[in-house]
Amino acid sequence: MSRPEKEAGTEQRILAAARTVFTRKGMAAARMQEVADEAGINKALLHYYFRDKQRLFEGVFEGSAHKQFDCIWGCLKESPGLFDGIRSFVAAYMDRMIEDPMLPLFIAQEMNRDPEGLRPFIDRGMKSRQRFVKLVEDAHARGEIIDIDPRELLVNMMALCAHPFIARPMLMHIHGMNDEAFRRMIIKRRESVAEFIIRSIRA
Amino acid sequence: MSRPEKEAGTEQRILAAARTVFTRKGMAAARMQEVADEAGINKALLHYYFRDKQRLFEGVFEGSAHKQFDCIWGCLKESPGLFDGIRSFVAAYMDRMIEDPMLPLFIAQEMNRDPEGLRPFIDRGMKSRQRFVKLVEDAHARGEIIDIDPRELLVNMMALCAHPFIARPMLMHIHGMNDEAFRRMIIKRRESVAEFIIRSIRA
DNA sequence: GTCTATATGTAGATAGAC
DNA sequence: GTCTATCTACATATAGAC
Repeated sequence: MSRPEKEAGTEQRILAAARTVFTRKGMAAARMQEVADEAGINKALLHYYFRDKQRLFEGVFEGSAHKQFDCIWGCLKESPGLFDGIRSFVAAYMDRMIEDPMLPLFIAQEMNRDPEGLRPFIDRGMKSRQRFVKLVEDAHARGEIIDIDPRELLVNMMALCAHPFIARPMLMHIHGMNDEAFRRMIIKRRESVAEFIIRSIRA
Repeated sequence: MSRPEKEAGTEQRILAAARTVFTRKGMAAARMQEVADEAGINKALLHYYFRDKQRLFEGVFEGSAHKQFDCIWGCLKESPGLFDGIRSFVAAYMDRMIEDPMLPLFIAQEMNRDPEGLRPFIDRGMKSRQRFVKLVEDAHARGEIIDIDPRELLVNMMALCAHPFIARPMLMHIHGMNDEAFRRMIIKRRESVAEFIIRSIRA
């Protein structure tokens, strides 16, 4: 409040615009001019707030990584049982990604481009991972599920949730879907994927 | 044979080099200079063989798309039963991608960048898709599997196969794997994924 | 804090010698 | 067919006025 300038407002508008453009085109293909246009300001102002393209990108990526991983780890740790944990995981992931369909591909793409540099951004939530492992081990000890490597299960869960978004253009073409049909498929998967997983691990 | 020039040889070397570079960095971030270096020739020669970057890229993408989709559709159509079809699909996909780990992400990435323009390149194999649908319907009619949308099953299969490659840097970091550990994970999945799928659809 | 104008670097593409 | 040298375009980044 000691700063009556528009600083915060503009910075957030820039970040939002950059998030839109970077997420859609990827860091390499994104243009600073396009970000400026999207934010309704001048190109030079981007450099005033974020010194260069790299820093602007990192501002965007940090938020994107949080958005994806908080959602992933969040509901895993809050669940009493494994099956409900899986159900809420899938539902939460779908709900989150349906409003941001490019997010999974964006993160995969940029992580691939610069694994070293971006690793720090996905370091949070590692404790939740441990809790998931315990959830699986307990379920197995109680005889509820077959013997399966928790990491393998987690990969399968992420795969089944994320892949339709990552391969969206391909799937839409292969199966002849339009945007609305794609949306319906996701809505349906919101229920079916969890049951698909549970069927294959139930003892 | 009527052409004793090195034409064909050079063109193939360029294509191979371009495939390496484009697949690793993506069309947007790839540099013609890097392709030239990789091929051990001059930049200008790229333009002699492939007029511009776009055409060179298309030459690469066509081959990559074939490599991925021939493998996908190929073993689906040759299988007598659904379960064996699934097993050979997973095995073939893993075998193919372990020697070309960037392929799935590359294709997803570029399809996302230019869906309209690249659609033609993934048009083959659509008849095999129909055969897969029939395979599923027959298995259901014989009471071998539960009632499941063939398209949904296909998406799940592709997801479970492709995603580890697409999210490789992320997975390696989350689970603390090095290249060798990643490779072992894939080898393991070559068997486990098929059983994972079959367990969840078996009646 | 925001703009216009400009500098700087680099990538794609061409011209022309060999 | 392959090279060196060069042109052109454009994207990032800076300088400086307001």
